[in-house]
Amino acid sequence: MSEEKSLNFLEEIVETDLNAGKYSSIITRFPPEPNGYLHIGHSKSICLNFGLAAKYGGSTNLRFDDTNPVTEDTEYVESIKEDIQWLGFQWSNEFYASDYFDQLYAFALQLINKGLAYVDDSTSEEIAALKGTPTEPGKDSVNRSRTIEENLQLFQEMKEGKYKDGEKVLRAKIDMAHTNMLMRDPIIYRIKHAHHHRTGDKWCIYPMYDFAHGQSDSIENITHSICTLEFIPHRELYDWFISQLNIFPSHQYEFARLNMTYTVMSKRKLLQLVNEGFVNGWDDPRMPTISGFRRKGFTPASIRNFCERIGVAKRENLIDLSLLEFCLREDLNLTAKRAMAVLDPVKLIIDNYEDGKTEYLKSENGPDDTLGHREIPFGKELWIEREDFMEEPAKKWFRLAPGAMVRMKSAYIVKCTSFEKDEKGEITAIHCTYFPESKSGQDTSGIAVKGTMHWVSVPHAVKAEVRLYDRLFRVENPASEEGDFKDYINPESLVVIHNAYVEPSLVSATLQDRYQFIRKGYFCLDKDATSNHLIFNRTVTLKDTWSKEMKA
RNA sequence: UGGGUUAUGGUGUAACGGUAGCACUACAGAUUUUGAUUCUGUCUGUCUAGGUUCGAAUCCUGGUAACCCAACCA
Repeated sequence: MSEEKSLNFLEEIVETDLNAGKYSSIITRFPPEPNGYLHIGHSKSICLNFGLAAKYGGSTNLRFDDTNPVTEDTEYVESIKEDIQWLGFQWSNEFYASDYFDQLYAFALQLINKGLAYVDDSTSEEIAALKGTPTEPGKDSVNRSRTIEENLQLFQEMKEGKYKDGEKVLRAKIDMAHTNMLMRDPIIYRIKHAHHHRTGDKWCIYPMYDFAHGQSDSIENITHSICTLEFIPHRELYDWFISQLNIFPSHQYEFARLNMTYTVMSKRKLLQLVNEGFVNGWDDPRMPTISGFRRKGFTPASIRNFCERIGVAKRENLIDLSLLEFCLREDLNLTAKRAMAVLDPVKLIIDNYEDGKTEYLKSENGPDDTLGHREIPFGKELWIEREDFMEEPAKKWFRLAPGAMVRMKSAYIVKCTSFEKDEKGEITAIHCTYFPESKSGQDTSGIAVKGTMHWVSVPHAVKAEVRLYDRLFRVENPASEEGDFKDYINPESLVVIHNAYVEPSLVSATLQDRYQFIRKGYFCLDKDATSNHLIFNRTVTLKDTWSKEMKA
């Protein structure tokens, strides 16, 4: 009984090609422009490109699409490489479109010699004016009929730096009346007297995306060049260059990009969030960047699994954030170490427990035995969560209330006897008695309680800062709302708690550790933490059916 | 008054002319020393109107809706 998992449309294309003997093996590529940080949408593309090659025994190149020197920088190159590796992928080759500038220049010469490219002196406004509109054809530029010799001469001069930015461009000679706007004599080279992060000042003319991408794919023998839907109109041009140049026929296939609820994905919008101070940098844990998710405590496996589950197709989509959170919790539940931390402390005093006594109690580190156990100190005074006590309990309340009994996790059952309030009506202490025979693991008390609570021993507690992150936006699709998307930012996307108490074992937490603070969620150490100032980020909350019930 | 792409439960994604399935979400129940986890169950779907066919989500025709295309960005 072999249950065939159905293939996605890209896998079908690859299998068809392989079965037909079109290729002996496949090569894909991930082609970011090094002008920004990678986000969760890129991870879909990364998983697709690397995943496809891995599944069919092929290879994947990392190629930086660095054809626009004014927006690109090595800082981005480094962060992109780090993010891909963190996700768990390794490229076969690290290439740059700029590696091919000489070859691309030679391709341009070939086109000119074939009478298929010309130098245009028109301004960008003039070019736009003659371009026509989607419903009206364009008109030929007066420079369209220049001779091959003249074009060769002029293009040479462009390369030599004889002209200023914008003075001249090289255009492909195709069809100014084409229904595809991109085929109306697209610009293929422009003049930019700018320093390139890799080629320095060698060039002052740079190829446009359309003249670089397909040919770069071809140079690398990329068999399947996959990209997002908005490039569909470019495919015709992509194929035209490959055909005219008679080079290796790479093929472009398009899929729908990832969109996710409660966030934005466009580079422009993310840049605004950073530049206008709505978040603290590209790796702010509220950002949908890979570095943001990393800092927030996400695991690479959870993101890969998410990309696997969302599938791939050609229709627009808006993926529910809860699926990502599900994948995260699924992973963290099995791997995160359990610990106890009290975020909003109030003191619990066990009146019949011996003064000054400390007992070390055994507590499990994980959902099963694989993560082992640890010993945690217990005593007369404990910090507990303020929200775990109700003076007048709600119905179906299984936590602490006057006269109520609960189990302190891994310790004893206690019964609330009284509580103290200050003049403002705030609870300042809760008094209990404990049942010595109810000790965890050796309970002979016969008492059954519904609630179990986490706690931290007062004299052993370690103070910590805890950063509670929530979704960045209040609405599912901020990009589609009226007005400025920034008006929909969730004002409580970050709540900082300065005086939380955590169990002493947490002083040795490292940046790699993942914790479940029992009953509170998953947390990790933040990179801002120091040895005497612990800072934990909330990665994600636990599922919480109780608070839902309370609201209802 | 152009061209291109896409329409399947709330959200994603399968079914390739032959029983509309899976996951997430939501809801209900069981178990639980985390109101977590785990387990069980429930709700909800083929854009629309015709046509072809024994049989249509799938093929055909006409509508409708959404998205993309007029950067010397990628």
